[in-house]
Amino acid sequence: MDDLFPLDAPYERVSVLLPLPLDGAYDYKADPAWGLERGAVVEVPLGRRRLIGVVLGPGGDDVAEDKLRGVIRAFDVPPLPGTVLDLVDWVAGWTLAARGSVLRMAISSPGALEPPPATQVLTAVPEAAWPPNVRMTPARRRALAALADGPALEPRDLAREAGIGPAVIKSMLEAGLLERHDLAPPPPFAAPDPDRAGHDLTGEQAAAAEALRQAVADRAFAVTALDGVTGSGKTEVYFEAIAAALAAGRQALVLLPEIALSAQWLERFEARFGTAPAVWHSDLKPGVRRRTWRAVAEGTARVLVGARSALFLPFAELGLIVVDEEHEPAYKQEDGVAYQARDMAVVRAHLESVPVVLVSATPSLETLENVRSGRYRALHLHARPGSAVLPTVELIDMRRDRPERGRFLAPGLVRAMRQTLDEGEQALLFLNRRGYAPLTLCRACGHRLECPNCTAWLVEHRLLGRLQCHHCGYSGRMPKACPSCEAEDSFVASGPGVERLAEEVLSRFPDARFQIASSDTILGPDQAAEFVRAVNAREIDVIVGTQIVAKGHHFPWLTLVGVVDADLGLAGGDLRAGERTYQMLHQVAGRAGRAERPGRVLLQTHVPENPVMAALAAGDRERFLEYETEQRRAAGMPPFGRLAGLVVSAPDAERADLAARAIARAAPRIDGVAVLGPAPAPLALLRGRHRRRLLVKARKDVNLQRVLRDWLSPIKLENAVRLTIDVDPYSFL
DNA sequence: AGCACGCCGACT
DNA sequence: GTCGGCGTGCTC
Repeated sequence: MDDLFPLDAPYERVSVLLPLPLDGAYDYKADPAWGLERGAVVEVPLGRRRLIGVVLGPGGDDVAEDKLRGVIRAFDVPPLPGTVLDLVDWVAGWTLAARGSVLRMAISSPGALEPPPATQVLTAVPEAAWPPNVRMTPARRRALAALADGPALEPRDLAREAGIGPAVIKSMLEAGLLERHDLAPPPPFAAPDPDRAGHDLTGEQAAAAEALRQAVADRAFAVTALDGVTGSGKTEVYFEAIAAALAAGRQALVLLPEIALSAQWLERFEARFGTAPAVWHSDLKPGVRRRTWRAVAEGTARVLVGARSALFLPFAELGLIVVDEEHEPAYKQEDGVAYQARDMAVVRAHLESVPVVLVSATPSLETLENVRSGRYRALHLHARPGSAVLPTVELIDMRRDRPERGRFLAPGLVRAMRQTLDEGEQALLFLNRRGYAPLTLCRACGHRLECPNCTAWLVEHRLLGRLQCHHCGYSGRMPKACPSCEAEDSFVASGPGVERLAEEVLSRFPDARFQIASSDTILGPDQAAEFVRAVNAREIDVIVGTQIVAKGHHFPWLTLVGVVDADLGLAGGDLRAGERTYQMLHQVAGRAGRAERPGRVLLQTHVPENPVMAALAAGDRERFLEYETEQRRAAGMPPFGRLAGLVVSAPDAERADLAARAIARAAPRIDGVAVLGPAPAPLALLRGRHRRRLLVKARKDVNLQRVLRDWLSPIKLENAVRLTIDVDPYSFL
């Protein structure tokens, strides 16, 4: 089975990094004639498997020659740029992940490396060119007719259209009646045209665009925070930076937090540049993925917009990186290699010596702190004259203005909805909770329906008729009787989800047309586009939505936003809860209103005195930021201190406890480093594994990665016990 | 990450 | 007496 390199041939040793959770590279033999250089993508044997790996350079001499196996083949793709390999090293060093795990993200496009399969098509040979004495049959005639006035066809399509079998096609090829041709590869990505007229820019926008164009022209690393409220023209401004990169013959990368819902962004891009950009996200079809990967590597895709994984693509001549909505928590990858794509975009820009632009209407505290300290430059855009006016924000104190029992909309919000609907306008109820109710319990005995694999309630999804765990994907039927006391029909829902809220809307406003918008009802880009169309065509009066509606779209007829539980984001295991709540509510508020009809936002809260709520109500961003900054500084939290989360997990609680305590005992006693825990993780049981958590808090000047490496690498863990490290965690789950 | 090797329970 | 469970360790 070993189609190995011939043992007696002259060979060179190459060091190959494999996409496995290994830090080191393995050596292989290779034919010197292949000229394998650093970055070359190769296929190698490992055990009885074949893997794709990347050549790091010449091999060492520490592996015995008789252990060496041969490189199977080199892929016909440009070698990965040195900057990508450097990025892999950097990310591995920062996140404490194995280099191979990080490499996986750079070549994680199964099949992306294969040459495009040559599709063959068939054409009819003109009658004049037929060989003498051909036999004509009805089936053959039909095949020729099918090809007579249409395009060339693939064999499969010809068979279907002519109603013939493969045998007929084969015989016609042999008889010289049909010809095979290689289909030209699908058209390359069209080049976006930087010279088309852009939007008219205001003076302020033009100045910002000029500053970005200059940064692109400088061809040097620089970070710019582009900060401006919704409707201030941020996108148009950074489009000019992209245009400058294109004009300079370089590529541009734009990161978006959720590429699937960015139809509007793509339309704007196409309007400016005359063609769509290349797109990259995790569920691209394999063919598109392969084409895109190659086009990026060969430099034929000039602008690529993608989700965070696009950060590791092998751009041939990158000239600019844009991170749109830089504050979005979606940039933080939590599972696998835990990295912050926004921060790693800055690293990549540094490695590439290109500018990077961080764009947001509500910049993260990290970015603002970097601006304050002078590490990043800031460009501010104010609202454009004549653009949508920011909505007014009012708080509804749920302690005074209470909904009736079993209802969730306060009288004040209901009145506002009635008024809005009477005027023929639209209302959005925002509730970041999928399903019918977050908790279902038995009226008879108080038993709560809980996930068998996680410390989490099961959420009833009435539309699907199922119970679901939002953490592990467990799904089951609603039981007939209580699993604990066997009482029948005893379940009651506790608390609202969007489905239950929709029920309340239906009973209060029977004539209103409503739509639930959550990841359960909007399954992909097509449905998202249809949803946006229906809203703008005013086929929907009330939207009941989760955070899926919070971003990207502006609805001109939507003039009322009700935030059903504004406190939701403030609770729970989120270090940046206040910041996130502020950003999300600000963003939801931005969905509403238009020039002549400003929107109105009502926030239902139990803590109107909370500074986040007060700042929102006052429309006072500075006040919120000041408060949040002071909190973080006082607590030594990021960006004023450094954090790492450690999660120890095992199949049973005892082993998890034991290992977590052993790790805590070995903790370093260093000035400026504090180790908290172990404690059961908020999700103490997740996907059937018991979890314990430690939190490492360090002063900003501490080399946290080194501390962690020195501490953790000597610790030998039982095989069943796993330790995951999250440097700069965003959540405590 | 796979995949094999290896050492203890229920089957032909 | 074998088939097979998944704990442990290696893969150039």
